[in-house]
Amino acid sequence: MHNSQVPAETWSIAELAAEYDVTLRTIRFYEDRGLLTPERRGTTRVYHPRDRVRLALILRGKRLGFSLDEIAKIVDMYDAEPGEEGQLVYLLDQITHRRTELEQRRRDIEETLQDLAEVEARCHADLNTLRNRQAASS
Amino acid sequence: MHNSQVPAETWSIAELAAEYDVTLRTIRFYEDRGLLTPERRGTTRVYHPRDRVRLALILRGKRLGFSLDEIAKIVDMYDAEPGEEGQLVYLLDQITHRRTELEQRRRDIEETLQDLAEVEARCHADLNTLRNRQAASS
DNA sequence: CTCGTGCTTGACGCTTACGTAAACGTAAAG
DNA sequence: CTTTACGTTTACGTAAGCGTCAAGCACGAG
Repeated sequence: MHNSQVPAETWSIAELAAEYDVTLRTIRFYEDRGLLTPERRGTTRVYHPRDRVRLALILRGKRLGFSLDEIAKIVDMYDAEPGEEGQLVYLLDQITHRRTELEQRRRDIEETLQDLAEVEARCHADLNTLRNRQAASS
Repeated sequence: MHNSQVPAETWSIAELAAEYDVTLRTIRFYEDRGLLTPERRGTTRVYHPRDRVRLALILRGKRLGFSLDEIAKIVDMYDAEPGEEGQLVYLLDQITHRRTELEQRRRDIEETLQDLAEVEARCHADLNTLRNRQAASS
């Protein structure tokens, strides 16, 4: 296996914050809530690729409107150890649950996009009416 | 036009609450925030079809993770009066903005669903491994 | 008249997800 | 040595989105 030359990159808290456009406070807060567990070098936090991935997942979860508690459950599913059968079945159950939620959200989005398209069409129509009137009165 | 026989249905706060599975407090809160403006008969709130539609839109917005302030802007777009050109242009701009957001969310959902599918596959694989081992040791 | 039912308005409380100092440590640069 | 940059913890503040009483009106049934 050729993983001898991967640099095992790490990041400072400020680097991660800049990359994902969040504040240091936010990142520390996620750690408080158990979502991130950076290494400590002395007192300083050192972030590994795993933390980076998790942060990305957290932010995506946030965009989707999940609470941090929900996100915690979801993110922990990603690096769950195989474990025993009960755990796996529970995990599959959670997955089904999340999928149902996401599909509902997707439907909501489709509907909203359609609604927006209608409002937009109305706007354009109104604009045309207005401009035609202006042209007629000039 | 044959709108002579539509009963112009109305609802009480409790009816709306039951229908959409929210509390009375929630509905009143939305009114406080200017999202709903029911008629008053004496002191009692009377909800018209328009309010019903708005409540549905609000709840959909909530499922999508928008804040009430954002939802207010969106919902108000629906029954905006034609108005002047500046207003219309602003509205179109807002629509573009919301659409961009929603499309980002849709991408997030697609990605998450794919990720979940992968985790699920891993789960099933692990379960099979486990069960094969059990079968072998029996 | 009284009771229950449904409505009303405050008003305080709580959780979430951070913002915002305050006060301090460390290490390199001028 | 002092400044500057970057990090740390502790702790109070806040906006959002309600929950949860408390206290009171209105109205039909008994």
